[in-house]
This record gives sequence, C-alpha cells and structure tokens, in this order.
Amino acid sequence: MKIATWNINSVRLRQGLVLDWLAREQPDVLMLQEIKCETHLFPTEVFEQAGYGSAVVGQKSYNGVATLVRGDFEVTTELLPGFTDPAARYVELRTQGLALGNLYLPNGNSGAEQGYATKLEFLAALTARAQSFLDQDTDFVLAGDYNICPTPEDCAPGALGPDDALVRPQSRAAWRRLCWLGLTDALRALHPTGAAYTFWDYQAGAWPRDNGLRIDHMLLSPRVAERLQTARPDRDERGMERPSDHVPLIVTLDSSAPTPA
DNA sequence: ATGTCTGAAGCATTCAGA
Repeated sequence: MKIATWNINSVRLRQGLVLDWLAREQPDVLMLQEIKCETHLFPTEVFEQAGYGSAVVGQKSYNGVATLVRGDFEVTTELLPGFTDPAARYVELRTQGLALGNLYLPNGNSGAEQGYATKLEFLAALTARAQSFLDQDTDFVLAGDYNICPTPEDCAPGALGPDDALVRPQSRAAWRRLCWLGLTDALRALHPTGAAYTFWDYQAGAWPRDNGLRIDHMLLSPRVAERLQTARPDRDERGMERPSDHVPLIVTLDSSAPTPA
C-alpha cells in the first residue's frame, strides 16, 4: 500500500502536476493540504477520471485539505474533535482497514500569541485523537503539513531563527508528546539521520541553496509501523515548472501483514 | 537583499498569509 502527503499550495493551479504525479507514482492514497479553494470548487471530476475518489474540506482563499483515494472509503470526520477553530485543516477517513487523518497545522508565526496558541491547541487535539484511536485499538496514519521541524537536523542551518514557530521548544515538545504515545515517524524510522527536507521557501534562493525544512510528516500507529517498507520525500517535484514549495512524502506499507482478529 | 508566490478584492494594484 502506497500513501503520500503533499502540501500543494493551490490545487486548481497545480492540478496538472498532481495528475502527472498520480499517473507516475500510482499511490493508493494522496493527502493534499493548502488546496486553497472552497469545497465545491475542488476538481473532483478530474481526479475521478484518474481513478481517485476525494474527501474534501475546503474554504475560501486559505487552508483546505483533500484526500484522494483509489477504492472504497468512508469519511469519519471533517473537523478535528476538540479543535474549535473553524478553519479547514483536517479530514479523516477509513479505507483498507486504516483510519487516515489528513492534517494542516497552523503555521503559528502569524496572529501573535493567539496565533501560536492555536497551533498548540491543534497539536493537543491531535494528540487526544491519536490516544482515542489507540484506546479503540484502531490502526491509523496521521499525515500532513505539521509545520514543525522536530530536530535541528530537520532545518537547514540558518534557515529559521530560534523563535520561529516551526522550531520553538514548545512546538518540538508537543511533537514529542504526540510521538511518545507510541507512534512512528515513518521517515526517521528508516532514515534516522541526515537531511530529508520536504519544503523549500520560494524566497532567497532556498531551493538552489538546499535551504530546506522537514515539516511534512507521516506518523504510524504501532501495527502499521510493523508494515513500514519505504519512506522518502519526492525531491524531484520541487524542480518542476511552477512547483509547490512542498514536495510529496511517499510511504509504502507491506499489504500482506496479518489483519487483527 | 523580506530576494516569492497565491488568492481576494475589483479592474490596477495592494494586501494577507505562508
């Protein structure tokens, strides 16, 4: 089973890139963030013709998430339980025996102290969601744009100041609280050290200088982690014509793992 | 070198957010 997450930075502007990527990579699931359109303006039919159904939670201008799925699925929630802000930042569905949460965390650098507090509130609600899945013995994946560099290795030297919301100690502590429920960071489980960036700013020549960040992540529940085969950012996408500032993170799971009784 | 990009409001050019 092949699952990917990609902050697309306007799905309408880049639907051609997404279609080409789907045709090439043939994932079972693609979780998109920053679709930047209202739900009814999402190009549902275009992806349907490519063989993918979609679960879309959009809004005007900003944010917005959508999960593309090949095969049957059931949407379980379009809001992160416990997170009261109405922004379109979460969609969750079930397919192939897995709960798949697609998330777009608040960046936290705008909106002053309240803006940053909202980021921590989202993380607390996400942690509670993960705990609830564990309590129910549900296999799950939580993937998307976390807007957090978990360790210094996940941020190119000098790319961000020490007070940036992506690297603040409180952000990293909240990330660890989530992981330490017993979740596996798919990329780091297979590639424990070294740069594995998923984002390069459009500004200041970040891409040619490789001043990247690892801020897109896929967390796996324990039984799903047992099935982990590969994880990699698809760096080639950043070199395309008019690319998103993020690239897809691709994870493959062994599909022949035993199913729970 | 805060050096780019997107969508909105509204019709040229700013503005916010990332």
